[in-house]
Amino acid sequence: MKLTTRGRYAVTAMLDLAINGGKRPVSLADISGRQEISLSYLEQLFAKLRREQLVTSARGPGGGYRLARSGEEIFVAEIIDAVDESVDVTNCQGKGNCHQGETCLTHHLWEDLSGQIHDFLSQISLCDLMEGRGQGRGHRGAQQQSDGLLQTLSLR
Amino acid sequence: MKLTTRGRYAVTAMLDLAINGGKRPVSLADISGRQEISLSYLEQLFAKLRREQLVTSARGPGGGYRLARSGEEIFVAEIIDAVDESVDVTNCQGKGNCHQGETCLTHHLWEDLSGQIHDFLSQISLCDLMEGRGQGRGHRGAQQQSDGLLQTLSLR
DNA sequence: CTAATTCTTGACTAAAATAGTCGGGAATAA
DNA sequence: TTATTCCCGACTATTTTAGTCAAGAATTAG
Repeated sequence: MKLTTRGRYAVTAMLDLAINGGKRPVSLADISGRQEISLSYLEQLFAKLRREQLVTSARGPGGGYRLARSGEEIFVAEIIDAVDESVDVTNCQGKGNCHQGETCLTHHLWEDLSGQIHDFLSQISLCDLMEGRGQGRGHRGAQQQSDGLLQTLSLR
Repeated sequence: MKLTTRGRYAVTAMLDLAINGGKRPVSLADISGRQEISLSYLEQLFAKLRREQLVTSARGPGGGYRLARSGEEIFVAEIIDAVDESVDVTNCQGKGNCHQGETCLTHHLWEDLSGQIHDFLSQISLCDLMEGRGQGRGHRGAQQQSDGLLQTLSLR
């Protein structure tokens, strides 16, 4: 799992689609204008989103993109996976070239964490994000989990 | 919040430190050997980790780095924040140049999600990662949260 | 004291990823 | 039939990542 500006652009664009997509499809030009992302860059991103069947397209005047499913059924992890093809994390995959075991161990631990982040983002749908709008930080699940151990830290 | 290979290197190195750091400090040369990260790159990362007081250093023969606190008290989010200075996400910070409101809205939604990921990683300590070792994916909190809505998706 | 070790710092470089550009299409609705 | 919109590939600039190099300071072991 990686989390870069590219993934942010994709999620932002999909959010825009979820918010502004009613009956009519939404053109990339519109999204480009609202979100200040270059049109050609959006084209690249949406090519991938379409390949992964997260959006459907319609050409011609009045055309554009639609969410392929409802906002409840599209999860952040899917969007990021679609545009951010994952590199493999381990540099010793089955080749047995890390004799001491330590390398494998920490790699595995990282993979584990990475999987957890993925699971986490697999639970947050576009609708979840939109519903939480305004009061910030509000989801079933994510909410009660965050409310636990945080008083000692005061990060951010 | 960003999540790149650089952050992964930092977490990996800190994990190595947590695992291999007993009484004596651990030298970067050791970590470099075990984790296959270049020594000079580690030096850059640890300069930042030290500035953020996540590790302490000792020079001279037998010197190296130690965790500044116990593994229970060092959280993944801190490590990533330390090495990955966060860029600001919004392109209209108070400048009022997004008249339509849409831009602000989706930016805000992304910020919200980003905050949630941050909160999530603020709950996972180095020790948590080490304890979960072997059986994969095992944490209080993260566990029961993942067990909820996932049957419909089957990602990964 | 001396020498080897290790961190510390800064400047520099190579490679990769990111973000964006350009130009030419194909489909389609008005 | 024309304007609109997606579609696609090649290309480029910028930024980030990862790594190199060199000089130096602190400290421990001998």
